[in-house]
Amino acid sequence: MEETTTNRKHVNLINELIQGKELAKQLSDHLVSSSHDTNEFLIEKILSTYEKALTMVNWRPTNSGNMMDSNCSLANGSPISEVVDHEFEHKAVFKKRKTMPRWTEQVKLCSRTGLERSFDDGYSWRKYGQKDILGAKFPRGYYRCTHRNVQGCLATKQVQRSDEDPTTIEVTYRGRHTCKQVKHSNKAFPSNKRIPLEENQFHYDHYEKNQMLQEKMQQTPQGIFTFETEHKVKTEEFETKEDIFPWFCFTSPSIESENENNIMLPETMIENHYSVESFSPAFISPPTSESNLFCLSAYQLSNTGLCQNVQISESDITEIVSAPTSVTNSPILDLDILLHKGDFDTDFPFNTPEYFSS
DNA sequence: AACATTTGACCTCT
DNA sequence: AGAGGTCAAATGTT
Repeated sequence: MEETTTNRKHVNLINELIQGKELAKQLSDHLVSSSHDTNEFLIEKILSTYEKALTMVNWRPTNSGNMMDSNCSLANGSPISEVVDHEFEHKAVFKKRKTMPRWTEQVKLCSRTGLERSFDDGYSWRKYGQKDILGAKFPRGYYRCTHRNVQGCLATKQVQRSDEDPTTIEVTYRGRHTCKQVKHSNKAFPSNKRIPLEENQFHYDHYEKNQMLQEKMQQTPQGIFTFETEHKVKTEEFETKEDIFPWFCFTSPSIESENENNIMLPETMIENHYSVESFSPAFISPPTSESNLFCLSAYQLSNTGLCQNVQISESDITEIVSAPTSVTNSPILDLDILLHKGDFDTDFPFNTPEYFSS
């Protein structure tokens, strides 16, 4: 038993080190030809990989990220007990999170037409806590990546409704996703076309998303109501706005096959594993859309003050809400609920399952 | 049964 | 000491 666990840890360690080596090689290649963002992202991944590997051998990281630490347990080679390990890991979580990239998005839930919705960032989140915040009317919800246990993804987000404007929610993200968000596609779109992940994450996501979009477009009748969303972002510890606002592009089925390689996307989106999945079906162009290629960044969107009006049918919304495609817990609000629910009793009422069951 | 949410307790930071 | 953040047992949902 004990030996099996040790072997597994050993294999994990080797995997982490191999991944680190691979990433370093990629970075080396990119240093010649690619952008600053690409390099930065690769460096981040490499550091993360080595950090994990070092954690596996009971190395103690530092706040500053320096490679040596006065508490380094490897120096004397003495074994650390499980209890200490656990305690150390627990403390490390706090320290590590503190140094993670953090940024805040303010999501305006326009209600002119009676429909509000949260924006779906495309990731699967699990709520792990809720807390009343001093001076805030609404409690703050704490979410972590669903794949944290399986893939060790440390991405978290906090969701809080604005005091001044209850139709605005503030979403604070911490840490980037290191997980492979295959869950969406596996459940919704069993695919026999698999592109290796990691460096091809975007292509993979994009492919899967387009499959979904195509299906949606084929199923969706003409629009019945409209809705709007508006994103604003307060960057706190982030490099560039483009990092925060990934682009999103949708192609219509009619041109998809021909123009598959013609999709406009900035590198930052690809490298940060952002994808069209990062955006909700709210932005799906209807089949009647005049343009066959919808390509716009949320950054541009917020900068220009443009509020997207997208026509989409109520039945489609219901479908989206109940379909396994919304594996993500990120909420999409039912129209009826919005029309009749006047008050918000939690930080994020649409997160609760009862809003989805009808 | 497996997975998600709720919520009180606990931990860390300031 | 108090606020914010996280854990984990209990509970709910699918």
